[in-house]
Amino acid sequence: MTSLPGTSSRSKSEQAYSWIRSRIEEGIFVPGYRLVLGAIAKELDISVVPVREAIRRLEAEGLVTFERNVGAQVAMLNETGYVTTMQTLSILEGAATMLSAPFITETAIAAARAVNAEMADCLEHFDPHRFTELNREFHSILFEQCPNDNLLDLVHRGWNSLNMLRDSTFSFVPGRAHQSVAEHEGILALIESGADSLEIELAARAHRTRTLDAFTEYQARHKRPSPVQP
Amino acid sequence: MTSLPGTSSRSKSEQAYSWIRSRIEEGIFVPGYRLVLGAIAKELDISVVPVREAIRRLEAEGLVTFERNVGAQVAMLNETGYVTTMQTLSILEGAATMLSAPFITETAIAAARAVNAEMADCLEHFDPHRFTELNREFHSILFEQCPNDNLLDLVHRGWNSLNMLRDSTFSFVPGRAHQSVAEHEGILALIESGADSLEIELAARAHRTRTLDAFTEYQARHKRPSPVQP
DNA sequence: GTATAACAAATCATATACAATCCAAAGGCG
DNA sequence: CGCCTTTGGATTGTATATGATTTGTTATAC
Repeated sequence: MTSLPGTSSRSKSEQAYSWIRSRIEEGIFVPGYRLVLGAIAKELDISVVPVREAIRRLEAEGLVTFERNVGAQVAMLNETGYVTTMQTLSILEGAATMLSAPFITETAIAAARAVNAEMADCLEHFDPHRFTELNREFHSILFEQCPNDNLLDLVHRGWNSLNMLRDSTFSFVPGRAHQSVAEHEGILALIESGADSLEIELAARAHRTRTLDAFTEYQARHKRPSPVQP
Repeated sequence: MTSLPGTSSRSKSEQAYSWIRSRIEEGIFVPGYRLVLGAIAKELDISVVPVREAIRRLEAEGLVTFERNVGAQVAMLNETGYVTTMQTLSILEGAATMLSAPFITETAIAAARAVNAEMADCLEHFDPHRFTELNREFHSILFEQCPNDNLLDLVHRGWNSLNMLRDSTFSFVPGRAHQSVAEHEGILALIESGADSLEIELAARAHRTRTLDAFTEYQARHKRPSPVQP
């Protein structure tokens, strides 16, 4: 045995992949940040080939963009990208919530309520970062039981894209966060009451759509370049 | 100039990517087919590195599966995979049709009708392959105007996955194809009449859902292992 | 006859080396 | 002074070579 068994269990390309990915998710590599193969390889003390492979995988997932002979950079969302992603997410999340609804237990609803309460707290103490985190957790609880893994995967992918815009609810539309918390309660109530599946779907969809509408409206009122990068 | 300008414009990894992909789409590489790096590299007269990269990209798109130190093979859909993909597609296509509807011109509708008529012909002459092709074309016409590129991309991705099961409508559920043609006409009529967007969405969704239901029912009636690979 | 262990072949994984390409800044020319 | 060309440096793209892992096979013991 030349190396520890635990060490060789993860391939180097896997290592590079998760290293880059976590840096992007933690906001250390901000959108537009240039990913230089050689530099990353040297940092991780591996060769460029697995790094390159990792980056191509991240590209396929939409987290980075890649240009031939030029290199890779962390993906940026422009305004239309933001709008389309949000729209797609509204559709996907609506469906995912609808499909999960029959399987959501009372315990899960209680947990979701607790999370939502903590979100309300975040509004008091103004903690946008934690708020976004909890928001994700809230919807995770709702989707957990979705029997369609394929759909869930697409939702997560969409979240990753939006992750580029950290704490978006707070930064873009003042006041929207309060509505959001209220709408969460509405969705929970619908599920609890065993509402029609279409009704649940449309409510969940509208929740996301309204954030988007609020953003668009806010954009229009303050006629200035988009806060998201062009 | 050492090489022709057109030759070097496409990278070798790109070349490998489209080569493998087209083989999969044409059904030459059937689901389960093992993709051996060295063999493909020798066939294309390039080294294994770009081939490897191409395969990882295809993996990220869901067309092939990959296992460390074992290799890659063309992705297979099991029964649950088929069901979830169809379900997801029903949602995505429903939304895409709904979003496109306001932008669909009379010319486009006429074109779609022509395609649908040819589909009916295919039923007479029993040409499943062409039927599937036309089906894709029909829906492409409907989606063409969808303002949400992100959503369209997901639809195409779903189609690619289902491509694993060629001519599925015909092979699985006898008689379903006839219904399908009729439903197409129904969707066109709805769009033409300027129906409510939700109505259009649900109709388009149901079109896909019914194929799935027909499949499930057919499965249940003929109690035998799934025709899709396990 | 079956099961286990050692071995051999095939294949994947990655390091290294070099070629191809792009970008930017410096220099020449109108 | 501004625009075009050139050139150097940096970075990506790919080939080759070698190490690591898996899989299949054969021989031997029970």
